[in-house]
Amino acid sequence: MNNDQLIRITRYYRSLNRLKTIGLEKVFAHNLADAAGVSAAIVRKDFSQLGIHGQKRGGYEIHDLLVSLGEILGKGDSQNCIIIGCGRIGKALMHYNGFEPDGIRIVAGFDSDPLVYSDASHPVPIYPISRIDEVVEALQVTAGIITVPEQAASDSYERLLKAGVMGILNFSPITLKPQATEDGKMPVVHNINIALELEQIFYELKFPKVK
Amino acid sequence: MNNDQLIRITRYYRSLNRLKTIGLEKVFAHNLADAAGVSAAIVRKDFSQLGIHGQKRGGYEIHDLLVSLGEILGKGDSQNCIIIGCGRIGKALMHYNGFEPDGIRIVAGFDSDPLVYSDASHPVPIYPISRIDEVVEALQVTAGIITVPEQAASDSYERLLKAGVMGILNFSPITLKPQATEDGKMPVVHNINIALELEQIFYELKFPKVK
DNA sequence: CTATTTATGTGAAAAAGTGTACATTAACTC
DNA sequence: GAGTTAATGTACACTTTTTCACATAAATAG
Repeated sequence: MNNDQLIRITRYYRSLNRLKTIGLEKVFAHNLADAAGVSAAIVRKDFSQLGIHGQKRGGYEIHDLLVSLGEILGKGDSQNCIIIGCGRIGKALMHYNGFEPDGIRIVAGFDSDPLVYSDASHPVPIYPISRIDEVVEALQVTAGIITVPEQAASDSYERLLKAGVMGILNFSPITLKPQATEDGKMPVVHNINIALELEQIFYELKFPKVK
Repeated sequence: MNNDQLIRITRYYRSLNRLKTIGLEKVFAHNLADAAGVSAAIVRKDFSQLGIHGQKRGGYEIHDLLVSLGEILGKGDSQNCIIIGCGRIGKALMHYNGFEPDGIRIVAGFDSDPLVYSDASHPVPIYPISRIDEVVEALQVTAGIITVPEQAASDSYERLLKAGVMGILNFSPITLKPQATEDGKMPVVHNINIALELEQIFYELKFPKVK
């Protein structure tokens, strides 16, 4: 499955959940297309490729779709995250409760500042960065969120990889590039650069697409 | 200019700034390719399309490149932002100092809670959401960052558009879709969905690309 | 029961994006 | 100053992604 397709599928999944809570039972390719911002043909082709079939004229059963897509997306597996860097953004993410519906759990935070990691007034425990290996092992952590300042980003990245955390969501302005580890495994890195997003927005405002 | 290209250009721009501070004066397509995670041919093609020319064997002058790309990216224009929703994430963004180097300024926050907007202990003033039109006008705001809970996202979006803010960076889990306003203008919307990113990471970990 | 409508499923065409190869030019070497 | 090396610039081929068009099946209507 390619990257764009994966994004679309996670979007379908979310939209379906929302439609389900509204009480709908069936959905048409066109609906999901609207929700995900793509064309209906793509939705059908995506499902077709994944072996998901609807009923001619009847559309797709939301429940079945959710089950199928859920399996594909690995719902039900343990999806435990840690946060490296418990500054304002790190703490904000700890308190964010929008992860639970997706089965994602923030299980610990890490910081280099004793004042921070001795503070127990947070939803999850914060440890000194030196204890990362031990905690990752104990809590079965599979992904880490990097919310440290620019100059500490590479170090955090390396520590995560060394601890065996192969999924990385990086909020620092450095673009981290995945590189195979010694044992041949390839980390999965997503970089979110807020300043970059804003820059792009300003650009697009300045030079609107004519299309 | 297409979207992917725009992302690459902002990346080139950042890398160039970094290289410049290190003291370099020239750069080769290959360097920028590494920095932006693309091939050298693409870098050359990008520049070629933009009318930027290097010297055979000599590469590109960093200074000239920065000027050219800076013009393209609209550096020097006022890039004023407001934050809608001053919860933990909104406040974290207010305190974030990674915007300045890019000429982006957070100039105000908005919230619906009197306890929040009467609190003056923040880097920028926080106003009640009802005053958005007035503030946008006075401070020449061109972009807004939405960091409100899911159920308030659409409302915030509409208020921004109504106030004439056409650039939107949305952190709420709702995917906001740009739709032409009454006067025919098309807003620019970027959605950042953290849970979605994590989901994708977990998926990619589960089903590594063979490639 | 036949005709019509509506939505899926998919092959083929079109479009977009990327990589390859090589001609071209500039600098350096001897 | 001839030869070699290093990097740009671009035509062309290749791959990937999207759209188009239409055959197909199910439901509905008369």
